[in-house]
Amino acid sequence: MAESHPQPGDVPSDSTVPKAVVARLSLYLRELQRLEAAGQQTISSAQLGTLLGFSDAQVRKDLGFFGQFGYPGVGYRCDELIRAMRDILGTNHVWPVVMVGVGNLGQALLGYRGFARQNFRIVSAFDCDPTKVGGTINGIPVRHVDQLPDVVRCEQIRLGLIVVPGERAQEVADKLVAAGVEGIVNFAPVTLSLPPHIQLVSVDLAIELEQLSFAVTSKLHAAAVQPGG
Amino acid sequence: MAESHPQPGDVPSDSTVPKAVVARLSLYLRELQRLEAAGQQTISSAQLGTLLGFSDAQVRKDLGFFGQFGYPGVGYRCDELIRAMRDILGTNHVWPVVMVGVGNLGQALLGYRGFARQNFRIVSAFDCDPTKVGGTINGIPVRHVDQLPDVVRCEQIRLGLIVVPGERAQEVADKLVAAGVEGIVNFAPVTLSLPPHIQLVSVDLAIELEQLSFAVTSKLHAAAVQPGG
DNA sequence: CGGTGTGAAAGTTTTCACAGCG
DNA sequence: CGCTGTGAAAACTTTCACACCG
Repeated sequence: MAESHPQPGDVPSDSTVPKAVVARLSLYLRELQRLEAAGQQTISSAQLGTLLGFSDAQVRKDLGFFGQFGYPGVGYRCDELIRAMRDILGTNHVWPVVMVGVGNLGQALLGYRGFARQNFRIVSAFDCDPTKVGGTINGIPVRHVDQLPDVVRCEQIRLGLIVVPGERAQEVADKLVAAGVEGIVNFAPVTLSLPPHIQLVSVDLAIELEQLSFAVTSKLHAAAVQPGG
Repeated sequence: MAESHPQPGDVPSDSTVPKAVVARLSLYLRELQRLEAAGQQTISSAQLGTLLGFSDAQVRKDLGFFGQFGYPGVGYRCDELIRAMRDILGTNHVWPVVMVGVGNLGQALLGYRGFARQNFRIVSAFDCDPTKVGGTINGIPVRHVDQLPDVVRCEQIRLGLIVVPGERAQEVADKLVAAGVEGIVNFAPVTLSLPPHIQLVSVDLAIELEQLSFAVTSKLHAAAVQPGG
């Protein structure tokens, strides 16, 4: 590429960026990837906003937290913006990830293509069940949980997925933290208690339905193209 | 029970309740259920808040949106509050749910116990694949998508889960809406465009990891007992 | 006392509106 | 022109602080 106006790589990371902004960043990236794949070269904040159900101002403000990426009168170049978003989110390089718990859900996640698409690779799964340990699922080895610390250290793993039943989630979380993991996605329906330097994202499948139940019950006719859940 | 101070059943549903409040309601309920199972009779806003990483004031304000549930000097009675939360969220009765897409993830969700625990029952799954149609997974019948409208109507289904690849998610969403579903949980990594009266919750597994990637990269040492992610 | 319920204050996020630029 | 980037205003959420209750 010849020109590159918007100087990326300065990712502030100092001034406190609201969580909601980062959540939308992922949605912008997802949409941009689709647009680029569809052959679109540039996009305006208004177009991108409309696609996702946000205002043009919000799109610009969100991007403004991280730098200047647009061209007045033109909009944003998809390829540049994608690259910038990935730099900001940290997904321009591959993240090796570990997964603990190889039940129904765990096995399904081992086969999920979406992770690789965003540059995440599950390098090893862990369980206690002797009938599972030693095997391979979708090319991913299943090891005994006792080997977790070794693998995390050797492979320099920073992110982990907890996919065990609720009763064992806290103990698994403690093991991940002890092994040196810095961020956890928890699929178990329990509140985890973690040291403050560990990042946590929780996904409770029943709670997602519960939120719908409320919305549908108290028929608050709202929403629309509404994204991001 | 003899006495019941907090008069439930008035669920305002008129005054606009912030989404964030409803999200926390589900966390309160989850925690209360655990506490009750552990034999705890009452709990204060401060205790409940501490368990979830919120302030006592926030817990009280959140509950205040829906009525008065507490006893000054005592706190809240777990059993009463659980019942009230369920009334508010609409999960004191069973919700029949349909699921479209019986791939890896879909099959895993058909086996997920957590749904039933919060009163959701997947009554039927749907797919196009003739090798899957006609079968049963975990006691749940797998039918052809063409039968979706009939089942939704006969069983009075109001909620649906989309668990198909991104390319087919929009068409499936349209079918669910046409069949009369009012709320959708979308697991496909695409933005759905829906009529404004349809409620949508989206879960993008790769995005959850992306959010962690950002948090860990820009080491914003924050979080704590942090819940709900 | 110990704890709720709730106005008022503080803080945060979104929207507005417009200068400036290619 | 069309569209970005951004201060200032508006809207919303959280925290504070305290009256009141058993």
